[in-house]
Amino acid sequence: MTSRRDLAEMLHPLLRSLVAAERPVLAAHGVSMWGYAVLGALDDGSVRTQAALADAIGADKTRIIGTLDTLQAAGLITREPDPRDRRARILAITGAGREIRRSVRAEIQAGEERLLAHLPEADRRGFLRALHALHRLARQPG
Amino acid sequence: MTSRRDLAEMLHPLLRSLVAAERPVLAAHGVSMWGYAVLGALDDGSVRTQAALADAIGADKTRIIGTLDTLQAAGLITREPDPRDRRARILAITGAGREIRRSVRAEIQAGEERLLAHLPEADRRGFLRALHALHRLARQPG
DNA sequence: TATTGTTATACTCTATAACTATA
DNA sequence: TATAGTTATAGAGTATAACAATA
Repeated sequence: MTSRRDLAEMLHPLLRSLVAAERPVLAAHGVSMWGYAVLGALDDGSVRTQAALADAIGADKTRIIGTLDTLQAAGLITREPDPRDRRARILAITGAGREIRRSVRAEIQAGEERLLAHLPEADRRGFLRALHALHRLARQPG
Repeated sequence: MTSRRDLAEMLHPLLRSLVAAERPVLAAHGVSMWGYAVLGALDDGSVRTQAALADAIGADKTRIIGTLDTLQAAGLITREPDPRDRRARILAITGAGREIRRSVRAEIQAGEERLLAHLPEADRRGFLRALHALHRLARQPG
């Protein structure tokens, strides 16, 4: 019988504080939270269509449209019709988009490292390993 | 230069999946998520007034009122005027409230343990230790 | 004048359904 | 008929401001 706090009870304020720390960084580079998520998925990944992108970042397909409009207008992504299926649109990150993504990411992770520096090295490593594993598990159905 | 994912990027879907797992448990016992948080704070803690309660669970004072109404109507908490300061109301959990809180908590943590069982023992322990520490840090101003 | 609890209002986010153009 | 993207609408959740009672 454990007498610890519930995981969600601890994760919720932690996530809130991380998001609050990200906000000024994102604002300084002129991208929204979802915009940053989109740039990350396009920079890292094999995602090419909007439906696949929405699924990759855990968003509804209807919700990312405004974000894509903004990113495209700012020249951070391209969105071209797929010649092989003219219903679909092929997304790609531009050089400028990649640049912004890398700057934002570096600043965000630098802030995270300052937070993680409070932990003993062993716990810090275990935490990151466990988090990667749980993240993979949580994204599976079931 | 780390090449890991952002913390928030991993924490967000994990929290979502934990919350989704809690939902049917809470529904089966007839309490809302915020109701469960309130019962937890009152059962554990030294919180007595509504303002202190709101602060303890990270909610706005205007947001918990409907929750308190529901809990009181269900006989899970009491809410009496403070004779020493008639503006304030003294909150307390009832026996029935404590009973429900313990059942829900046991079920939620049992589900969490099933998830954590996927991790190597050392990472699991480091994860929980780190999470407790980060939770405390995140609740501090700064 | 400040504070506790309350109510009312507005704003943001998200989910759902319906539409278009292609297939 | 089914699918990719889009638009419109409604709902939930949240924040802000204003209020009554008490200090």
